[in-house]
Amino acid sequence: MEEKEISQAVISRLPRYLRYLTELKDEGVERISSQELSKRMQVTASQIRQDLNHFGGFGQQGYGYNVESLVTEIAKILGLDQEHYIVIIGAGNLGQALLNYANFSRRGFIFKGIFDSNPALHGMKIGEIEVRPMEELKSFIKKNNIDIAVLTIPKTSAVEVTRQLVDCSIKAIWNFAHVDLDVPDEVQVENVHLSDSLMKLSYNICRNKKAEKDS
Amino acid sequence: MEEKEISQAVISRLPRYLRYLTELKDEGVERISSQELSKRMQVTASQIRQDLNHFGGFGQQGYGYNVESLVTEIAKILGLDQEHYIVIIGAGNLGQALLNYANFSRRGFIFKGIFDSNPALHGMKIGEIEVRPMEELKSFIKKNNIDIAVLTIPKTSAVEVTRQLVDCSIKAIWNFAHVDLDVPDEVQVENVHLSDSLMKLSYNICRNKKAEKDS
DNA sequence: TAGATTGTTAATCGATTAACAATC
DNA sequence: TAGATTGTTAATCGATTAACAATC
Repeated sequence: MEEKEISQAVISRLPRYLRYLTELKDEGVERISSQELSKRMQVTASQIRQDLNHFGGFGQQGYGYNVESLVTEIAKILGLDQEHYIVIIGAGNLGQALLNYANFSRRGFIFKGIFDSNPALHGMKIGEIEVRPMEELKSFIKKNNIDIAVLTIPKTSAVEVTRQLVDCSIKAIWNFAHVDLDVPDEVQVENVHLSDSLMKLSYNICRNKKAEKDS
Repeated sequence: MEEKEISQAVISRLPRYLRYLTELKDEGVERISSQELSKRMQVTASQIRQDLNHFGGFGQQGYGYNVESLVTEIAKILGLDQEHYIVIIGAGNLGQALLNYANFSRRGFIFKGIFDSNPALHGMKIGEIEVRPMEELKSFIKKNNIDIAVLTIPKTSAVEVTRQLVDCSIKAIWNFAHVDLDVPDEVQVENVHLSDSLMKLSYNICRNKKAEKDS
């Protein structure tokens, strides 16, 4: 259908559209114009129409957009109509937190396994799932059709584990380790660098302090 | 010093510069040119020079940049030369994970307290810190000079808690709840919307699948 | 039909890259 | 001094916004 590559800037906004539209749907709202949505979301109506039109004409002149069908369409674009099988590597606090977060599974993200190099944790149950040794990682991924690997391990081991993941042709890595991973083009990486995020916050606090002083 | 507002695009790149430069420093590298750094980081040398020059001329013609002093400068720009006092609201898995993550404190981010509405958790110790009831939040923030509040609670309570935080003039909110918070301009918000991030990954997996089929 | 609102093209704005004179 | 590399200006590229004709 759509052929020209769509920019990541557009993609990054889709989950937010989906969130607001899902809320509207839950409120029982049937249709919405780009202008009304724009007011709610604090973006321009132009941007909403432009963004959505990358994927096809979901609206109707003089009417607006049907909320329910737009929710369905955006979910489909994001691939949320399919199930994704996931493993977590690193059964520390963060790994456990993600595993226990129920909301992901509502969107088709299914945690199938969790791995750790620490033998003391092996066999321990987190929710329904037990912690496995790293040695089983590769065979587990192949056997269970895993798409996504979550890295919640220190950066030192992240690089080596990534090599293994690439070896068994994982499709995507959700990386919480504080390194940039080097992977082939066909492997998708999404970084969540928490300390980077915190540093941005710190910058903005300081900038604000300075601005106050100056005025 | 610098007067014109610096774009968030630039700020977002600073932590990454800091990371690479710190690595270089640890490797004992004394100086680096924008070109060498550009090769390591996979960004253009032009961008590096442009970015750094927003904050002053840290380099020297014919020489490059001194690694150690650049590390210091960027850290200062990001406000990492100061301590930030933090409270976490929500003592679930994610809250605990963040509290236990030692690397933040190395950068001057000090966790002072953790709060939860669930009485069963009150008094429980996580690391050195015990879980407190929500009723103590406001007075605690004032007494302990807290700058940053971390929200690791469901979105339903996030909105009400944010109101309280604004009331006691918190400086910044690090928001892990899946809502957009409505705060006055002087309060900084940094969102970490994990499910948005996961959806982006999902989109890119699907896009890749499609591209393979087409070729 | 008249009014509303989209889809889409054109204009603007901002961010990135290239180029090069300044200078260590 | 000659070579290297910055700081900075100018050119390019891409993303956002505005405008409006198409159309429900």
